Amino acid sequence: MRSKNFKFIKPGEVRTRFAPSPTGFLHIGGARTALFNYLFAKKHQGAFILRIEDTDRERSKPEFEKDILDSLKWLGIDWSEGPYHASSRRDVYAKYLERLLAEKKAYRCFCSEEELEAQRQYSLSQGQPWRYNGKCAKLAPREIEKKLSEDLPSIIRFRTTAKKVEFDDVVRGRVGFESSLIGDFSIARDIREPLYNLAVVVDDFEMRISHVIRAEEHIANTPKQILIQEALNFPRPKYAHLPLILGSDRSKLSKRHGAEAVSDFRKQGYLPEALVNFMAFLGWNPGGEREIYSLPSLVKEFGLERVQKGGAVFNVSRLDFINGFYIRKKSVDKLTKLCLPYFGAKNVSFDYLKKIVAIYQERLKKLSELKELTDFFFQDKLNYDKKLLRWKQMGDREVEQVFDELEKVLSKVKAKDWNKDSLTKVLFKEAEKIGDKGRILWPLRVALTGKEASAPPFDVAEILGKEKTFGRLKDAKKAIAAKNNV
RNA sequence: GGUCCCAUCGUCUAGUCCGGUCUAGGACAUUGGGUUUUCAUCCCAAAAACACCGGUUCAAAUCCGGUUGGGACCGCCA
Repeated sequence: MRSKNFKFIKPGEVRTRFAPSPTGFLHIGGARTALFNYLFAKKHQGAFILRIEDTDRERSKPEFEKDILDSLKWLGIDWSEGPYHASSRRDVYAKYLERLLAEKKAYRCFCSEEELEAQRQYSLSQGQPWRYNGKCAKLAPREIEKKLSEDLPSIIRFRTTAKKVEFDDVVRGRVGFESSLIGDFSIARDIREPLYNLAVVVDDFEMRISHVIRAEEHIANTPKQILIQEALNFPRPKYAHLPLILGSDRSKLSKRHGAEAVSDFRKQGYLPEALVNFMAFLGWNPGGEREIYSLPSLVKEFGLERVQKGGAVFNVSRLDFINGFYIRKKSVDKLTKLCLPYFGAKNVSFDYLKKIVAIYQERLKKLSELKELTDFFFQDKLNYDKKLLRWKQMGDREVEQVFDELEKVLSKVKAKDWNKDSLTKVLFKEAEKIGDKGRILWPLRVALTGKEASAPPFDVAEILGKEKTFGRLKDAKKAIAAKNNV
């Protein structure tokens, strides 16, 4: 175990934040970042702040913000402050921007985008790292005034001084960057149009963020943010860069790897507790062999010192396993409520659905599978595949006989005894007489469900009821007796 | 290409800080077997990894150096 120790953090000192930009749905990576921030804050009785980084007027969309908020709530990741909006804090950023400009720590840059793009391409072709060439850094105040009065478009750049920027990353240890390689980077489009790096630094300072916990993709932004902090005389928060969540090809998980929006997982019928449990173990683990953790128990165990350095591949089959586990743990009543949107059928009583859920509970990996698994309960006529009705090497005549036997045996079961226990008893007695149980059980199940895999036919027959069960037996017999169709 | 980061079973990982108890543990997935037909559950079992090369040491998955491999970033996005 690595020896970073947080037990000296006093309650109330920890303030973390999740600062998504509403330019897309909340994806798994973002949710995991939010989770770790939440966990860390709760663990240390601190505050977890939600801040919407909507400085980009064009790309930020209210529907994305709604998706982020809804998804977070659904997962149970509650924030103690916010959501704050960067867009409503333009005055604040302007104040600091003015200060930077006045102190000459930032300057107006009038270079056109085309000009910059050409430089970028050139640097790239030369194998050089792109950085601004500093053309406007030396502009005299008078020239700036003139260009400004002419309404020439400009942006604001940070004046980088050459030095080594180092910081201690909580998960990675000491990380260093040479600031001369960064160059004079942009911090605002205009005085009231801050860019990400400036807004983050100002907000983290004003919101007294103690720990910046974010994905590794931001590690290269950190020296820029530290430079701004130092220019503004802000204290430096602790940084923790989380390993990336990877797709199966080991590149950063993205849309092309399939579903990655939390809301998609929700639609597919994953349970929030399963997703949380699963995400927590992407890049972190509590050390023991226990793998099932609720949100509160995660809070108890969580620590940044056990965060992994390497990226973690997102493994759906593991998620499925965990989801199946949580599905099995649910009470039938609660599970049925959750399943309601997934049944195709309408006008069916809750109790009826509940019976179905009860026999399919242990077979479910995600709620969305329910519809296809149980559609035969809601259909009048089933389409039988003749091949499916035959058990092993049975011939059609034999199958027909089985249906006759079945009808004979089942007709003896009284309506009041039509339940899975007595059906099991009667059918097993009959099956044991024959020896090969599949000989009657298999055609029975196929007749009732039309499927090669299902819950036990006794359970199905009970739910279907005596009348429907006999109807299906007759239909199946007709199907097997039919001449054409293999 | 530059900068930065990373490296234990197919995957998530334990073990690495403080070298010996590691013939490397668990879980998912896979395969085989069992539990009243199928599927699933549950149980049992199997197969499966310290990237490589050097160094330090009595001893290295663990420390050091290098190599290789992988990834992230390189915007007037965040």
